[in-house]
Amino acid sequence: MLAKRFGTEIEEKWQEEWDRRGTYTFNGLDEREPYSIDTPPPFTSGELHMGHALSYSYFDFVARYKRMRGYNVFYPQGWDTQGFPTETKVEKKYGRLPREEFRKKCEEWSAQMIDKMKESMIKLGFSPDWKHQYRTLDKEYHRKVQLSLHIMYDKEMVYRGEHPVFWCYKCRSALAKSDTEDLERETLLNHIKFTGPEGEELIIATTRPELMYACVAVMFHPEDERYKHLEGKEITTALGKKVKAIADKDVDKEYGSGLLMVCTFGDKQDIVWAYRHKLPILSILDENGKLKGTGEFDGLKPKDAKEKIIEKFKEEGKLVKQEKLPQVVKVHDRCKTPVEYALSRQWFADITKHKEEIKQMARKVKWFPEFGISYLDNWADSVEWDWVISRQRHFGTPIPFYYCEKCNATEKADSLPFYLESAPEKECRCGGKMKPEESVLDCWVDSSITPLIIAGWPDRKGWEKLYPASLRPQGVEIVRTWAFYTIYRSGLGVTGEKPWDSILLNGNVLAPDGRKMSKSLGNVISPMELLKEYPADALRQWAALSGAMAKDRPFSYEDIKFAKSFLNKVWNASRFVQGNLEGYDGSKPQKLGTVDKWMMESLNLAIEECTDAMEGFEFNRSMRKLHDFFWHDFCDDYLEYVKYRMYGSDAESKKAAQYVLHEALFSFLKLLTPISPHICEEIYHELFGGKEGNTITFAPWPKAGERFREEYEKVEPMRTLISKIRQEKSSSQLSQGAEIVLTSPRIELEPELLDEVKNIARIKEINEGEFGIKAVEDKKEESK
RNA sequence: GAGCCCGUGGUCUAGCGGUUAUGACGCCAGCCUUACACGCUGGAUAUCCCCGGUUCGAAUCCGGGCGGGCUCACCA
Repeated sequence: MLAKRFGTEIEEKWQEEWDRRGTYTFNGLDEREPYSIDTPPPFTSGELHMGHALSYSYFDFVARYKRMRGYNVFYPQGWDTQGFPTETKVEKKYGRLPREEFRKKCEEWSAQMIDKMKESMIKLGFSPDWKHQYRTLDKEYHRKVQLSLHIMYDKEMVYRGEHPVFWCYKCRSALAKSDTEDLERETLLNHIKFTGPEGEELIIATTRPELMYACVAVMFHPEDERYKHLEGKEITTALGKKVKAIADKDVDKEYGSGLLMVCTFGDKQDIVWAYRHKLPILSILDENGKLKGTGEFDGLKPKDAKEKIIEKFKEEGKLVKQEKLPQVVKVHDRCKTPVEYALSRQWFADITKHKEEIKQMARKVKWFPEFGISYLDNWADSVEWDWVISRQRHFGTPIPFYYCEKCNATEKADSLPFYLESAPEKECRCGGKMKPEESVLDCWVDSSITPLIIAGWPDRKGWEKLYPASLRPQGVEIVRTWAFYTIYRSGLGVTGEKPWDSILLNGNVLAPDGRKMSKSLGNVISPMELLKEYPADALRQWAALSGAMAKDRPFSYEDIKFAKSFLNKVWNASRFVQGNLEGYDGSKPQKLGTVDKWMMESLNLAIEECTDAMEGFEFNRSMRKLHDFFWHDFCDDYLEYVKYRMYGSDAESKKAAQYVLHEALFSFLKLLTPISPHICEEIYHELFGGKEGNTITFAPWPKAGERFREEYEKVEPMRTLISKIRQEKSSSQLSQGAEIVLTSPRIELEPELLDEVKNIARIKEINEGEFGIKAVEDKKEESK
């Protein structure tokens, strides 16, 4: 017998059972069509947040659905381990350590975090293949990342070069834009006197006067009447240096004086201009971020130099005025130090050259929702520089190259995996010594080959059969990084073929107030906290309901409460069915009543709708249909309609009802299984002959059966009439079980259905007349 | 500023050319009907953001506003 209530103990029982049996282990290719899922490896922070709960539920729905559709589902779990956040945590705990020891601690820490997260994921009922896990810190993973870079190097896609990059002087590392965040602050806009070709006074506006030593040009808008005549002429800066005046449409006439100086580099726009107009690049910051080559201000930090140089200009009468200006500066998200642009020798990947090819390859992938591709297009269109793939950090994949300090030649490492500690010495053709690269790779370099990793590239036999992966599910906010870089590396760089057939985008979870969840706002909800009050199956239903594709949705307690009560409904209805299936042998009855056929047709419609929804990853649509079908048609109506037959003496009629109860509930459970597997598994084993070792999670997905369209429509007026009688009982303050005499105008129903009405609504007799009901008196007396 | 998404009862949501405009939560009334009071039966609540247009007919299509969200660029 089903227990009185459904809850966590039952869920845990099945989680352990699935694990014990290895239910979801991929046992290699077989006669079934494979379906592989390129699941996001979460960053190993140790905590599972609501975003994870939502997106991993999404992936799990797909995996479970596809299994039931008969695919050989390959659903491995990866872990993204390397990067700044881990280093920061470990550094905080152990302080600065020698390179190798530090890496070891990082590895230990990651392993602990993985254990924590895995435990949480199991509690949510996720069904990845725990036998096929990968971690980006593994030697094997390193080897493949490095190999993929060698391949790209041979195609001249990866190179060492000198380019402006984001630079954190505190951490002494190049940074990607994604490692930065914005800080609002107030600064001063300084108006400073320069000298024109005729010795006339020209005013430029700048927030970074200390960079004037790196000034390489003065610019104005081509249609600015004030300055038009300066084009190509020489201007003398306040420091006495001569630079050219250049017209450029990106200059804002209205801003400051309409005249500006270009320094290498004060901001991003300077870089654009420097490259556009092929200006010389002067570097006036040394490796510690202090000024050099200025003479008087050498060794000062920019901030101090700024004060000094302003003082100097003031004294010389070259400072015209200062205005307060609100400004947004980029700071390194880990240490909050303002980021500078610096010309630096780094490793790059040539994404600028391949923008169009990336966009083209993205078109070969099916996007869910379709508009998702626009995120990638927009990003590709805005890419201006190559991707800096090197980081001056420790916990990352080593860059498998050598370079010559003398002539800057580069060469691949001879054997992989390559580690600095064990790198053999090499000599350069120029006679110089080759240095093994000390930097490590950006984490996106690691994660942009996951489709290759899971396929088993390059050594596992038959890896080509698992590439492209069937599906890449991921968050919409990392289209510009993860999806973009994966197409570029796995697709263009290594295989020349798209990395996946389809991509499914999910949005983010907001706090119930509609704002982002953040620790500082104190509005964070944790899935593990929710699990104390709600079953995992309810949390998963919440995910299905929230998952309007690629759309952010606030977390909703209403949804999860509703999900919980729905589970309760499913449970109790199943208990009722279980009680009434006693003595039923499972065989098909001689004939079905019209009401039975109505139920079967309603089931057909639910199967069709859910199948269609699941095929398009519209889990909320499927879930909604399951609510409608089960709660209203099956429980509220069919169960009630059938009760008198269950308690009655007509054995044939009872058997027909039993058959329909059995079929409808079983099919419904299968439709619900991908979303809420635990409850379905338990009921399956209790009611539907689930034997030891069986699982509903591999049951074939239901198909619509014999159609009863005509009966379905015939029953509608009957349902309306019953609803009217129920209403009448309600407003007469009668219990629904009360026996009545019905007065009604002529009722247009077939005798069979009219009989049903009489039995269902407990009507003793029907008189013709104005619509009304009367309780059968003595019944009331009896109950008193 | 640019691109994308969105604006439907108090709240959230479905619908995307003709519906008495879906459902959930909440609210109100009645009902302990042998699965479920975490329930059942009903009820009230909507100028479908605004203004134009297309159409016999628009929440639904088009144009323009206004408002919100996300991503990007934010300026010397």
